[in-house]
Amino acid sequence: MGLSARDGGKAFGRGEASRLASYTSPMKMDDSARRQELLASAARLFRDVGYPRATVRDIAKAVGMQSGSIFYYFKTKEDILLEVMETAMRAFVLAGQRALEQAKTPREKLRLLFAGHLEALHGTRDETAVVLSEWRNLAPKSRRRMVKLRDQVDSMWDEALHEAVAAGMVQGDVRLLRLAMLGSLNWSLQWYSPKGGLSIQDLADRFVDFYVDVGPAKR
Amino acid sequence: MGLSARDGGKAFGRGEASRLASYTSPMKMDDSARRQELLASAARLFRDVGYPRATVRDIAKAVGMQSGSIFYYFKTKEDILLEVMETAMRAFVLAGQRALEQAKTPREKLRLLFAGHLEALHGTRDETAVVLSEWRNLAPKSRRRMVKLRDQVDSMWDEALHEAVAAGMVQGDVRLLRLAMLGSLNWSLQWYSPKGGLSIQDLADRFVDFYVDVGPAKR
Amino acid sequence: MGLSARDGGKAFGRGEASRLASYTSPMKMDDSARRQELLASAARLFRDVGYPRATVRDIAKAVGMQSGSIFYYFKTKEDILLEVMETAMRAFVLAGQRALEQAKTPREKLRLLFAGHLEALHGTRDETAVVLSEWRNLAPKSRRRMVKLRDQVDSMWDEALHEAVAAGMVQGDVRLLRLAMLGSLNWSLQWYSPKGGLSIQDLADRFVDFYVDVGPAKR
Amino acid sequence: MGLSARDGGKAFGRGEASRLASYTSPMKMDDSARRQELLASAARLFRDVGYPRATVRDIAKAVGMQSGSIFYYFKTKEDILLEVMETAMRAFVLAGQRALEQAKTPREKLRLLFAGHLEALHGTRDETAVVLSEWRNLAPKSRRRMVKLRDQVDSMWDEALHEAVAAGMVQGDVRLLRLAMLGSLNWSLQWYSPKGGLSIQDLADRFVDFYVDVGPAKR
DNA sequence: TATGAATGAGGTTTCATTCAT
DNA sequence: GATGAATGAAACCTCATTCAT
Repeated sequence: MGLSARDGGKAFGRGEASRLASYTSPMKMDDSARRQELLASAARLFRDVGYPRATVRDIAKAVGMQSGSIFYYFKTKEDILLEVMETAMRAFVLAGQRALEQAKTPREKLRLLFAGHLEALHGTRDETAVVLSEWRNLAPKSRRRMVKLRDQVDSMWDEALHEAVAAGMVQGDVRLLRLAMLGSLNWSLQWYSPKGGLSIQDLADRFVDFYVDVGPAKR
Repeated sequence: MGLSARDGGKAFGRGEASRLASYTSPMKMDDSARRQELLASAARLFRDVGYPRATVRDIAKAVGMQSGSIFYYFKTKEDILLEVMETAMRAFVLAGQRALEQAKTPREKLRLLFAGHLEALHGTRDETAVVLSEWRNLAPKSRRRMVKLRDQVDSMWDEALHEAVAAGMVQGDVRLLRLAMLGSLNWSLQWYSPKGGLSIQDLADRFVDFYVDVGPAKR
Repeated sequence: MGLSARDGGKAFGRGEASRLASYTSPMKMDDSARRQELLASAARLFRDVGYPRATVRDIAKAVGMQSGSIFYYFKTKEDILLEVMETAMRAFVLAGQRALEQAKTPREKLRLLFAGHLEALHGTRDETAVVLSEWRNLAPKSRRRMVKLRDQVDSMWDEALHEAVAAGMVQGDVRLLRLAMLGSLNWSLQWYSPKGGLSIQDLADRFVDFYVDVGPAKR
Repeated sequence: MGLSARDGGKAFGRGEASRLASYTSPMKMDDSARRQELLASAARLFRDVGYPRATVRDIAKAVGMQSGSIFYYFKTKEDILLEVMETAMRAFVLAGQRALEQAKTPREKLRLLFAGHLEALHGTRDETAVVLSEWRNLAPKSRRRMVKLRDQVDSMWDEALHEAVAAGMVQGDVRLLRLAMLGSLNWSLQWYSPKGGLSIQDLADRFVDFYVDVGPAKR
């Protein structure tokens, strides 16, 4: 019959253009105030009702936008989630790095790791809560990106725990120790409220004490 | 057990189901094989992809039904979730009761509580995993029902922990101890696999050791 | 309809069920009256305004349905297009087969091929018009299915044209002849109307005469 | 040329553009380089994916513009289509005029008409392909403008065909002859590629031969 | 001249739920 | 007990278009 098709589906352009990040100040939009607002709005909603039930409309409405406008800033709802979670994970990485830098003794390292993690979790940003609960809603590709960041956090903990074991402060498998500790900390998301009269620092101390034998000096 | 909820639950409930077997025509459909199949199917799906993304169609399909037929057994998708979670919570209650009954010493009590909780979590049933992650998707009314069951679990833990503290095995606030411990245990859902070469019993032992000073007897 | 099948999608389940086309009468729905109505409605709209501008809502409304209901019958808008086009292509195949069977002489074959093609094109069904104009909107995979059907049509024409050339009725490259002829016929879609006083049969005769030297007998 | 329209054109026009260069500030923007670039970009896109699927954004991107900027040059997406199609139609008119001027004999006229039409269709410009496929997407008012141009083309063909009939080279109704011929030629869009080893000139010759009886001496 | 930001209408698709049979 | 058909609300996303700058 003679119908062919010289169109080759989706991809159009031959010349295409891929034009010049140099025109506009590079990434001008990537940290525009509006974009940040949207991310914050999304983080809060994701935290409060979960990613699947947080609608694009709601996210937009919270910053006074129409739902369609969101897609000027993000390609996909899932992209927003990924970005929120990356932000959160980087906050954890940062908290870890700071803890390791500032601490002098193995015990101090643990204490600061505990406190830093809790602060990230219960601070002003909502992202960190999201990172714990929405993992499942990431596409495999996004998940892989997150895993790398998570591994960074883990290895900082392992480093500190190795020292603690060497110092005789704790005993047992480092990995299991980390898993137990982070479980305790992360679970605080389910119950901790600063209004309860227990400060983050106090909580960190109490939790550390559960794991670390109180040394002779303190006994 | 320590699940709270800072979640601002939207609008939910419609009619609110008549829940208990005893209300409706007794023993007619409430534990029919089909119904149990559906609950199991739902539990698995809820665990694997989460409640919001588990569709009624999928739940039905897994037992060879049409989606419409589900509503012969359940008034609402949320009713299914509630029932799954109640089942799970009762499993935790049961595990706790058994532990307290069988154990002789305070240390044994803790060990059995740890092991029982982990077994419930990683056993053959999928419900227990659901109870930890889908709290948010319960309507307020359902949530209240769950809270009561959770409180039962909590009080068993507290009982055991009081004894442990009295025995000098652990020190610190009982509530915080429980929260830390359950956090460690629940978090295992994120990483534990029986294929890893570590048995549930072993894991329980290791975790207990993290919290309980190895006593003189064992030293 | 049973489940089984070509669903490809995400796929959760482990056990899955893959249940028995034998329960329900196989393909019961595949030619339900409603489904056929939808296909007819789609064909008409595709023909009238083109696939991209024919909305699912419009297709549904034309048979008194809501847009969502369409997806009970078809997985995708594109699936509808594919099915419409396959129907059309099969009509062309059928027309060709009939022509070749009924005709005695080479000249008769051409005449019947012309007439059959034109009848398919301008008959009561709208599908055949669609097949000529919406090729571009098929996904590559669907396109491949169509190509096979198209090739069947082409080879019937080539068969007839070979004979015609052998008989000295026409001369030239068979493929180019086919392409020229089908071009003439297909283009009639742009201008032919039965109300114009020219019957399909007449038109076929005139067109054949353009291509075939009037034989000695007729001279 | 023979494009009609049984298409029931829905609602379209809004304000209806002021089209011709002479209306607006003369020679200011109407043939600016940018404008021409945009038209070329649009033509290519319209040809490759069709008018409805060619987005304003894509058209703009191909020339390194933002989508909003297009509306400085054109009032409406449909205006772009109209202009592209007018350009194309004028190319066909021009091809026809040239053919009639240069040819000496009736046969030569046909040959040049065929070749000119094919050249326009498969030359470097993408517009001519668009004119054949996007008729349906023109608003009624625009369509009327196009019809006039098309009629010019048609009458040139009719003129040549009258002579050909008078010369005994072809026989039959002039209008039907034109429709058959243009069908053959236009359909080449579906299958012809210059890479196939057949030049445009050759193709024109072959096609003419299909319609014109080769006289004994080639007389 | 052109951009960057946003709109708002509308597109396809999903899904819990209903109900006659 | 269960199905098949359908609903209707709402989800994500697209896109021509506007407009202040």
